[in-house]
Amino acid sequence: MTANKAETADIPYPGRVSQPALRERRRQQTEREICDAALDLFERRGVDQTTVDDIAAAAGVSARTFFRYFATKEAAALVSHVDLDDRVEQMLDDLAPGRPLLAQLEDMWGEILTALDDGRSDAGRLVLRVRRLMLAEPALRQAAVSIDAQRLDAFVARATAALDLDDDLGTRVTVQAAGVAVRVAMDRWAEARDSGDRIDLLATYAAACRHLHTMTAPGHP
Amino acid sequence: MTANKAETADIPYPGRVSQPALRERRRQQTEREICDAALDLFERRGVDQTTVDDIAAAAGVSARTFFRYFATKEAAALVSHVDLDDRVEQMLDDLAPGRPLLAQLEDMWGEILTALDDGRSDAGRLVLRVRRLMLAEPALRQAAVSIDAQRLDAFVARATAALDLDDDLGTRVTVQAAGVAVRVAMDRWAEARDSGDRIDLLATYAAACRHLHTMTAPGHP
DNA sequence: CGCCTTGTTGGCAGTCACTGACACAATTCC
DNA sequence: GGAATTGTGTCAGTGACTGCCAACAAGGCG
Repeated sequence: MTANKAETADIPYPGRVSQPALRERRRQQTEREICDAALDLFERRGVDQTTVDDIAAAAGVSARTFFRYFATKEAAALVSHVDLDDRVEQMLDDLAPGRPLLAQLEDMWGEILTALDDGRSDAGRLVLRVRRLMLAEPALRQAAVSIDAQRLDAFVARATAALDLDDDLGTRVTVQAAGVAVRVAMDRWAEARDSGDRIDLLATYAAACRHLHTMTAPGHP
Repeated sequence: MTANKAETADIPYPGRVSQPALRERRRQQTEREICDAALDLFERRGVDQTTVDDIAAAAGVSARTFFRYFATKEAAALVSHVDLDDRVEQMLDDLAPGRPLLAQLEDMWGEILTALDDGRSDAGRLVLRVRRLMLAEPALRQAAVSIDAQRLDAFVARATAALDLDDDLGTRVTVQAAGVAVRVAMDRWAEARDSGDRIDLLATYAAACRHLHTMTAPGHP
């Protein structure tokens, strides 16, 4: 006991520390509550009929606190798509210079979309809600597109560095093109679900990738 | 003389009418003045250090009038890239179902970029100014990306209709991918010019298109 | 030339997103 | 337990954007 105490006091043991994580847990909980409230209100009243005060009140915080968690109203609904970042990091670590970049990107996205389990997992349900909202709400769509672009730009920079290239033009084109396939697939998916069709996300993504490949084929209409 | 007078009074002759266009000319002039003022102030002070009141004052109108011309501060600097629309319309009219869509899109964009004359024409200079600003101003970049996305979506809808397709997934992918090549090329172009390099816009665009084609080639690193 | 309709403008008031500064309370450190 | 750190609420302020109304200019018409 005393030994443990001394140990934890010395070095913050990962998984063993329970006290210093209290703040962190509270923070995550608050973030989640704000996000839930925002999503809920956006769905019911629409984005422009929802004020930040509304969201903050529904989440039980002040408006000032809201802005300590999210920079804009829209960002609250577009909270990062969960463990996406982990997979991206891993992909950058595993980058193989010999293999086509596009193939590696498609594998990565394929795995990320697989984790959504066609909207059956918690993460998948959340993403589906958000993508549906985006169809009807230009403000959300605009914010999402912008965040997306920033993310892809950052990814390009890191991938170019990892591959040790002196010209990133090809990387930019490839990463953005792969991103197009994902975006188009998710859009189509959300649209179909919105009108009752139960199309499969992964199959749609595969179709989008196929189009990306065949569009550059020599004799293609 | 009297005959002419009667004629113009009867039917508004296109090209012959000079009076009723007075309002229209004033409107375009005001729009241009606002746009110039915005661009100038953005370049000198930065976007967030420029208020709508500043722009309006510099253009000689009230803030209220500013918003009758542009929905947002950023939109004033992103005024439509001139005769782009004409070329797009023409391309939609000439759409050949038998020829690869990507090739037709690349032709269209190639012509539009050619008209910019590598930044030597008036339109080219304007575009270069705006793209340079976008590099340093996230707010402008965000607005531009968003407008771009809307335009491409509209284009997809019209192209799909023109081609009489029942599935627009391929059209979406192809149009967006072609858009990626253009955006990447213009970004690179503006960046290079910003740091003193005089790279050629059209050559950069051609390189981007090449990457778009080779990235899907079988044995490509 | 007057008259009427219509489009354009400016001023004003109001809402709302977002920010900085400060005081206060909850955690964490020691 | 006390001190340093960190999260939160309140308040005041800026600035984007909108609706409303009155003034005014432009074009059509007798």
